[in-house]
Amino acid sequence: MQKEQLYKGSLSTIVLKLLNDKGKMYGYQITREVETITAGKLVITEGALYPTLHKLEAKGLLSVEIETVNNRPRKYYFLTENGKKETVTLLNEMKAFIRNMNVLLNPKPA
Amino acid sequence: MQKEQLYKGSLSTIVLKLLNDKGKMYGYQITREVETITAGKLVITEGALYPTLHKLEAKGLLSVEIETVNNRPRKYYFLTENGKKETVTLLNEMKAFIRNMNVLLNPKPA
DNA sequence: AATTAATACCTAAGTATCTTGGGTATTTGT
DNA sequence: ACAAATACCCAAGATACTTAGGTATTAATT
Repeated sequence: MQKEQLYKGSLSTIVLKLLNDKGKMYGYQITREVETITAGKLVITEGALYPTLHKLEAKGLLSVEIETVNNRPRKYYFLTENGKKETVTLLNEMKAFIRNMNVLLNPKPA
Repeated sequence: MQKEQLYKGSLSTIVLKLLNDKGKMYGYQITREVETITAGKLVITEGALYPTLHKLEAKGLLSVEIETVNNRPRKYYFLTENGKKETVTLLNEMKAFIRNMNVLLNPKPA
């Protein structure tokens, strides 16, 4: 996804949250959207994204709907009920991670 | 380090920042300190920590000083000059990561 | 006195997630 | 005509961890 190792483990959270907000998206669109939102600071590689989408689908968190636009197939992904629940869980874990990092990296002046 | 994949890539940053603040620490002490600071929410496993310390030493970011306390050897680690520089870099990367996550996960209501 | 927990170090095999570097095919812009 | 953008995909390798051990001393518990 990026040079930095930090982003490892955050891709699923990002994808699920985007789908949660947008309703449905296709892979290529997700890469564009993330790049736009973060002003190019975060670039999701397709080598990371597609396997992740397939994994989330296999886990029953996403469903697929194929549409053909301009003679090219698009695979739209959207959250299942379990996917919605998992999104909440992962967002809470991310918040907890950030809280813990703030505690560790900005210790209160005792 | 933890169940969650999120923490991958953050261990070096945590270790360097702790050493930056405390001056010198030994491995076991680091595991205790992190557990204390985070109120048990983050537990660093030794299987993760020791290889990381050795890696940081091999990269010239840490130096070692062995002391014997209660007949048991302690390996105190402390930052080299390069280690201090790298600490600044990694802390900035962590801040950038958190900023990007906030942008992605809390999009401003357009 | 014997056992367990705590202190203090370590490694190796396995797993997960990513990067890198490809591949296919159509459409749009130069 | 060619390059860039759109749109999907996979496989090999790298990295960072988890899990599950191992050694040895000291302190606490039964």
